Amino acid sequence: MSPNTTEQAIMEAAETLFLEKGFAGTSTVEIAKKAGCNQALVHYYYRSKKNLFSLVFRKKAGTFISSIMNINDQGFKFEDRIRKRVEAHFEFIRANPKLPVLFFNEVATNHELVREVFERFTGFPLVVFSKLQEELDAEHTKGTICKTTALDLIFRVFSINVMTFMMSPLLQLIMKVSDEDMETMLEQRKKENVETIMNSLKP
Amino acid sequence: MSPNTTEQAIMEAAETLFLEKGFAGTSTVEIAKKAGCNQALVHYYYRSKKNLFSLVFRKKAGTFISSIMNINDQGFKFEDRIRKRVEAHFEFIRANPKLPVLFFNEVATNHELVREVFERFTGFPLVVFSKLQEELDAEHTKGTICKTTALDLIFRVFSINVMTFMMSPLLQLIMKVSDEDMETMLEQRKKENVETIMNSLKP
DNA sequence: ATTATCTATAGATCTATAGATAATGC
DNA sequence: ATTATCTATAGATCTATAGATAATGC
Repeated sequence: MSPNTTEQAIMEAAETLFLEKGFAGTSTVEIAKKAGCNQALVHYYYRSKKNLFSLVFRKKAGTFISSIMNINDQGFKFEDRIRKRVEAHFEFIRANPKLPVLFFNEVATNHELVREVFERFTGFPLVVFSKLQEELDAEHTKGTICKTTALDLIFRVFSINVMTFMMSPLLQLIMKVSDEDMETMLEQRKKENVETIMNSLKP
Repeated sequence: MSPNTTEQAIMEAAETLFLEKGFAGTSTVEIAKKAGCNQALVHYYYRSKKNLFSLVFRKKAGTFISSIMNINDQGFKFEDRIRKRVEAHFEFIRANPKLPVLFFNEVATNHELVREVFERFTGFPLVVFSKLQEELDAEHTKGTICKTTALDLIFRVFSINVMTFMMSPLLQLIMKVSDEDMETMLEQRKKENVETIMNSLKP
């Protein structure tokens, strides 16, 4: 966990701070302070604040993609494969709860960066995509699920899981839920989300 | 549309800019420029940038609440009342497509402001809330819908509509959809969202 | 020699206020 | 008189770079 080099320390500090306060809300002075080094080093290693941010964003995008790619669902039947994937997605967001807001911020304001990231990663998701579509078509032919496109299903899973975490600070605020109680609520919400998705696939 | 006073012009400029670039990304210099006045006037009328932002946020929260409160669904049967409300919510976000991201940003970072706004408006939503719960209970007793809590239903409607608009810039980017085509897609998505909600209520 | 780190600083903001001047209301 | 508007500026950032010094690799 603790970084070996100053370069890494800066990257980690940047990740934390950008996720917490966004691009405009974070200064290189702050990043350096958190990394325990001089502010000039931030530019020495990463040239500019913008470049550093873009690296952080790409890195997070990469983690996201691989968390979805590396799900071991070999040998499971269709229903369980879907369950496993929804759960993996849920767990990824649980581990990176502030990522969705940053992501949508960038989608709304920084088209260039988002386009670039998507072009860079486009090869991988397309495989996931068409593989999923094949599975859905096969199951639909068997009559076990309704007709669905992969895009729609992914959209639904993404929506429900992401929304769970974007709303949870608000729920905590309104209902004054403690952090521990929130954990058990999330655990339950995870099951509910899986069930909602499975229900939406019924013939 | 065009503001009568400088005070209003500043408020409107602030709304646009805060929604576009967030609190940290917007400067009072920019706001003044857009409002066509001197930067000192921003502070003359609104004291501080933070205070102005908080007024903008509250104003938007108010518009949101009243867009939900002022739905004329008297004399319609249950199913149509729900449809009307989901559509009204959809249309509100269509008119304020950048609000959700700002909202979640604040939820994630500015707990104080969000708490304050919620305490201020808490009376209204509670009425909406318990009225909806009564309707749901009555329909469930009649056997026309499944058992649901008002919170869950509101959560679902909010999620699906908000997500539609937060994702649409991304869809546009990936699929290279033109602005006109996006309009027709949204029109269709609106119907789909309504149907998804209605389906989720089936017994 | 090369790489990492620091100090110092230029130059560009940005927020907020003080104080002068112009416009308006009585 | 009061209110609205402007100019000017203090004081605090902030990004990025130049140039000095320390640490490391050969």
